[in-house]
Amino acid sequence: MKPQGKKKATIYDLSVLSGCSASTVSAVLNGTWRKRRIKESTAELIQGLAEQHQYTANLQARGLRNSRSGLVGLLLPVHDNRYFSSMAQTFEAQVRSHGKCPVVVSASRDPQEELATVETLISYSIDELFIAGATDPDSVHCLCEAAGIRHINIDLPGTKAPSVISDNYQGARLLTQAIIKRFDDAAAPLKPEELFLFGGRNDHASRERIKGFRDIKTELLGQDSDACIQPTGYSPGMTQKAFEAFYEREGKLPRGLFINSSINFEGLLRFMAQHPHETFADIVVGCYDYDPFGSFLPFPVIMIRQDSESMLAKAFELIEEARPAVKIHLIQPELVHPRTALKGPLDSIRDIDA
Amino acid sequence: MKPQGKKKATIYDLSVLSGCSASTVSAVLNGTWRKRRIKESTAELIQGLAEQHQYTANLQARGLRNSRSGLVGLLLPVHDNRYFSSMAQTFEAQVRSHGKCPVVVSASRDPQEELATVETLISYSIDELFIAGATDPDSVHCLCEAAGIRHINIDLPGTKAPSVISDNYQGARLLTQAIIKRFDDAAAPLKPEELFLFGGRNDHASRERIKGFRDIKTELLGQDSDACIQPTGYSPGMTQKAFEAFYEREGKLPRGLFINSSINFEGLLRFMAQHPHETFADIVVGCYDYDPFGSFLPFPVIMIRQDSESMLAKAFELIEEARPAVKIHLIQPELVHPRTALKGPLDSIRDIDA
DNA sequence: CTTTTTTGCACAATCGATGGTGCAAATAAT
DNA sequence: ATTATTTGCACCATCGATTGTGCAAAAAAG
Repeated sequence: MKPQGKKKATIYDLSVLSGCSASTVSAVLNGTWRKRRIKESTAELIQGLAEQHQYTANLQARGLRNSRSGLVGLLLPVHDNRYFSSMAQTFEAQVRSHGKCPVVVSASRDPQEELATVETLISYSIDELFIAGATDPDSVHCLCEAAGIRHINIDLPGTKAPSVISDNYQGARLLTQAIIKRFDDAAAPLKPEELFLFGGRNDHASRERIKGFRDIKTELLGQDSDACIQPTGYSPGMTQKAFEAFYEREGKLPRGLFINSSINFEGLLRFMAQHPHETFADIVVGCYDYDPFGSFLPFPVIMIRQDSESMLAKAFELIEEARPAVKIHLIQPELVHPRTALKGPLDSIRDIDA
Repeated sequence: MKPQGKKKATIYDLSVLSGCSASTVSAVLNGTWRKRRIKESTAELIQGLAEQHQYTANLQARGLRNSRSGLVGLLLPVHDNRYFSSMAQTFEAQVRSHGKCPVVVSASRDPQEELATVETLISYSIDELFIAGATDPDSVHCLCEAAGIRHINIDLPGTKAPSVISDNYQGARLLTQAIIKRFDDAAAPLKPEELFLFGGRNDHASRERIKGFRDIKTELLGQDSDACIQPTGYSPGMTQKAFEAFYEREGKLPRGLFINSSINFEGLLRFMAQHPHETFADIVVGCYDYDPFGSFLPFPVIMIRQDSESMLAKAFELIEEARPAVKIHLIQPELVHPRTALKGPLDSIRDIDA
């Protein structure tokens, strides 16, 4: 009735109150009571008591007994970024709709941290794990494998578990092409040495994007050189430094910029904050990630929206298969033209107004 | 040695392997072995075996026994937003540094969902709960209270548990003042009916911000009317509609805009996508939330950065107190001038380059 | 060589829920 | 009325780790 006392009711409490055994109470409350041929009236009695006393099962005990917990994990590199936070949002909704409990954790793109975090999750007997953007998916796979936990890679592929990732090559081609096309009507045509790629590191996604970038660049501008690729890692600070260094050297920024991720784009923002507007009045930026605010900056920003909804949907589908093939599933990303405000997962949340 | 088999080693496995009892193994592995006067050599033996067999404790079992789990929860309204995702990032780091396991979940600003989510967390015996931006913190409090779980409100205050929130009134005054000041050198001075507030609902934060807005507006512009307050809830879609309606009516946007949150700001983006640039060439926007990309839009955007680091730090401090006073702690937010790229939690992540 | 003290560890109960097994009472079949 | 079924539920072991208690053997004291 009232939320009295300090401790939660257990099946033993209800057992005493109802005069039934604990196993009967358990069966009634977890829904297996018909199978166990419990009388309907006893079931009702117990359900009534459970409600009165605000019984909720101790999920640790249940998990211990079943060696399943009802928890489904999502391992992210970082939260603080629209791509991943929107993935988290979608993930939660999906997991909830399956009647499970979502757990989102980040591991800072640190292989050690990734393994430690996953070990912790395994120790809580999570049922399934979605591994997004892991630096070392295969090691994570081994942990999951050993613990018998279904898992799948997202965003960055592994070689030992099925992976669902963006078609980074295709996305990069689209993006590069769109950047170049922006200069069609320009006074001076874009020269190959005016189109640079900044950001990324030696991961699968960056490699594919670089490949797409270079292929299209060669195709359309006839030429491309190593100097135009500036990997800076996934760090705003490092990216800013790269821009500063370039500017120091050349006295200007490249007219065309392919930026590997919104995190790197933040490095450009930092650069911008240090320099007058003229420094980049006529640049065209392509960013491999979508951020609604980024899309409205004062110069043309073409973005790639990775379709994390589809990626997750595919991943959920695969993870339910008995023995999914260890292959890479490519999801097509979407080109987003400048000044575009796309809807996101928040739009499906109903909001009650004042 | 090799990550063989399917099942994880338990203390019973190690008990057999070492020839010691399970309780000895347990004591050695959880560090209480000195207190239990276990010989150093036995400890070493068992630790060696544990390492060889990759033992990790089953945290559900431990949690069941201790009725503590090592989990610390953060309840968010949504992930997909820089304010909350950056809070999640900071939270994780803090919790990890305390040797616990962070669990971040969102509840979509839905009171029902909030309660259900918290019940689930409680069923997993989380040790502490940080309640951020809950619509109904007091009901959540009751659940925690009944379960004996330490908890604290962040961002939106409750009346039954200590709360750490932004000084929304002061922040709104700062922001409103900064917006008005922007028009000091304008051709035509800003008139009271040209400064509007959009967004927010009937929650504590919105009310305080509205109060601050109106107070400063009256103070500096001599006048303020109810018509200048347009609460739209925390929804991009509703906010867009409000802008469209205004534009329909007035043929233009207000010159001065106070936008209640970055989520509402996205509503403005959607409006912008539908209208030519001239429609808002000379507006000044103040947004109560900081988003790095938002800060560089083509018109002046003044932002308020809520200091979630300090809020969390204070919250951690309070939650460790035995019986913290039920009061509201105000944290000062920071005014961010246009074209500013602040550092965030990601900057403390070390990044290994290609 | 006894008695006392210390050392080192094993035993068993416990946390809460689950599910296989068994058994009495109620009901049906003969 | 007797045997065969079915119904309804209780009993108990189990999941893995923790911890209070007790008791031998070893060491120290007498």
